[in-house]
Amino acid sequence: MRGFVTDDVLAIFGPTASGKTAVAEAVAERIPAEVVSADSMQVYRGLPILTAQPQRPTRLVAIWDLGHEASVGEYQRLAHGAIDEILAARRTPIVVGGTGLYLRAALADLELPPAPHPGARERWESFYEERGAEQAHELLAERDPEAAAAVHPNDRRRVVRALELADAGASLRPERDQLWAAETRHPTLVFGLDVPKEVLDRRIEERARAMFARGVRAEADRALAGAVSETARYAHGLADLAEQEDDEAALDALVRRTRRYASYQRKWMRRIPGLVSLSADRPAGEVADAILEVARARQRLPAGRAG
RNA sequence: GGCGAGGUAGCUCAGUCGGUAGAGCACACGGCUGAAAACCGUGGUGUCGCCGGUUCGAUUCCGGCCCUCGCCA
Repeated sequence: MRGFVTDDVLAIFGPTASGKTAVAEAVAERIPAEVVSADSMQVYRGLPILTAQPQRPTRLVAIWDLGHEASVGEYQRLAHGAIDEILAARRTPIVVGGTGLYLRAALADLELPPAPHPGARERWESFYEERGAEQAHELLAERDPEAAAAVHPNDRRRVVRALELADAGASLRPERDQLWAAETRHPTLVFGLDVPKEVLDRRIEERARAMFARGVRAEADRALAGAVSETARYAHGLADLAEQEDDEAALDALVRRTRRYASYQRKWMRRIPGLVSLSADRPAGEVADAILEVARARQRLPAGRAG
């Protein structure tokens, strides 16, 4: 169709501070598009500075109160809805995120098993607590051998989750492994923003300092005065700000956590199927142009999928 | 300058009654399916401050030197 550069879904992944947001916005300036966030912390309201939320309107940003328990399942439904809506409006969805699992959930159909029954999690957690890791894992091996084989006894969360599911007649192990499969719900191009480690380390520190200058401390104080869910409490730096009165100490902890997270995100970059790696150590506009060049080239190919 | 304490992994430190060393954090790698900025697994990455002495063998004992911290001048 004339005017449309691509019918594909575009996705942008990369470590924190690699410039994802700026690149996505630059792409959105060049073609009719809307940005969808795939970030497990930007979904929250109340921590715009700490979670580096984008300034421009972005789907699935600031949609939940801090007291809300997040889940990939709930996110996935919303993400699929948003992407389909944007496509129906003949615009290009640009899915941008740092949370690998959320990005995959947005793009693919993970067929996530059901949420735990009320009380089931507490019950299995106390079972794990009282009987110990080995016994819990043995029970799981009886009820769901496949799940047991995939989960280490010490991985309390997964053993508990697997027991919940076995109890409910479901399984932690899906029949179809979609997590690492190339299959997506729509034809999709995934780009990974690559920035040299030293550059990224520097940017992370600069950004953390800027957060303090912009008032993260006050933001965190306000947030902690209210309800904070089990999932939201893990926002990087939130606990550090609560524990460290000294800004330098809190900053130090935040920088360390963020750097560790960046290397975790690099791991996802290596594994996301079909990811096209692009150097992002240059102005966002140039990266956006490079993305659109790949998208245009792909658009000229016959309708066949693959990636 | 004198006295005292200390120099061991990227950091904070433990240890070796003489047989070339290990914890936490950090880091690296791997896993992951309604908690993912979470969670789990594996890995020690090292001129044991420098020079010399004793010894089959010194990070360890002895001597000297350098550096850091504290107290006193």
